[in-house]
Amino acid sequence: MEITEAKQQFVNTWGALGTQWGINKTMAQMHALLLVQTEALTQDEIMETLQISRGNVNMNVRELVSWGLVQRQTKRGERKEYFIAEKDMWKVATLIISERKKRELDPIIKLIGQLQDVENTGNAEEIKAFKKMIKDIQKLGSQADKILHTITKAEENWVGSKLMKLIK
Amino acid sequence: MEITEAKQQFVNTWGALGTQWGINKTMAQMHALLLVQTEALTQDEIMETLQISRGNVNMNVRELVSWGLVQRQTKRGERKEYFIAEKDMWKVATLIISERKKRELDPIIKLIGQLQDVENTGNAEEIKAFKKMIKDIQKLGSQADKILHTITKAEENWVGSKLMKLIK
DNA sequence: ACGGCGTTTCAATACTTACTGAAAGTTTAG
DNA sequence: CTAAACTTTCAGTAAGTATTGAAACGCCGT
Repeated sequence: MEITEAKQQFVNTWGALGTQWGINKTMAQMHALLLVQTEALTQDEIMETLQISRGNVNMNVRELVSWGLVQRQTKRGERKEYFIAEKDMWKVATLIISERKKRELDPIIKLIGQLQDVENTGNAEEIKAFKKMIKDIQKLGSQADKILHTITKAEENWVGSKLMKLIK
Repeated sequence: MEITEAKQQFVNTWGALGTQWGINKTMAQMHALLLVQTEALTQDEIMETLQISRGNVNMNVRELVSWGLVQRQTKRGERKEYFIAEKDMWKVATLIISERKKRELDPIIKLIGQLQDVENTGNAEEIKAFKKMIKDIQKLGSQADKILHTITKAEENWVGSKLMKLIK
């Protein structure tokens, strides 16, 4: 396969996959594009390449920056802003994991916290079952929380050695 | 808080959260409802409780069954089908993890596989960078794959003891 | 303090996804 | 075989999300 073709396929497929995992197509495509690009790109170059509007680029670039996946750059003497993606894939992975933890796990933990204390009035069996469920979810949630926290704070090497040794 | 109120809040919030992590509101609400319900429910009871149409219940119940989160039950002498949720939260968690792995990680691994062999024609630096990126993603992907596979196949206790000990 | 260059915002619109409800299908009992 | 009881399908519609494009904004050099 030719490099240009490979890059194009990467951008397109990454975009399509994006929708599978809850982020919008454009954001995923832009991320992919910036990943395969050695040099930083301007808004206009992104618009041009992906054939999307200025507003769309602006919105999604801000989102990518807020995830920490992309950085703004200004070249001295130029007023234009350039965008460049974090290329260290381990960092990319941990950024994505912690962002998703924030969106997906933390709210569950919060909810469960609120449902802790249920009065003991009513069907005893029913209450017992409910409390057990809440407790089980809480236990899982806090385990998941610890695991994800550890992974995102860890050195890549820790996962490669210690964790993978346990897994294997 | 009163039990009925707690259950209601659980169903509503779980539904709202569902949309955050890419599954539709109704499916999440139905799952929550069946989780807090000790007894199995019929389509009609679900329709009634969540105020949704028969078609909607049918569609989403099938999805829940396909995830393995809900089972169909028939009571002898009755023609109606009853639905009951898997109550073991560890199983619930592993089912969700493996379903999401299938939807989110496996396609990435597949894509990367396809982009392995890029010809060496063109800018050498560019090709080198691209190949490195692919290789890095592949490494992460296969690590994640192993970790998730191990967790979903593990006993709950293994996570609680061995894994958590490593995590500290 | 004006003009040019670049960025941001946001209402209108297009696109995508979820839901309804009625019709068709299936199963069982008599 | 027919009817009743129940489930499934699916075209039409509603609801929700993403995108556009034009106007407003901000910054800098002169």
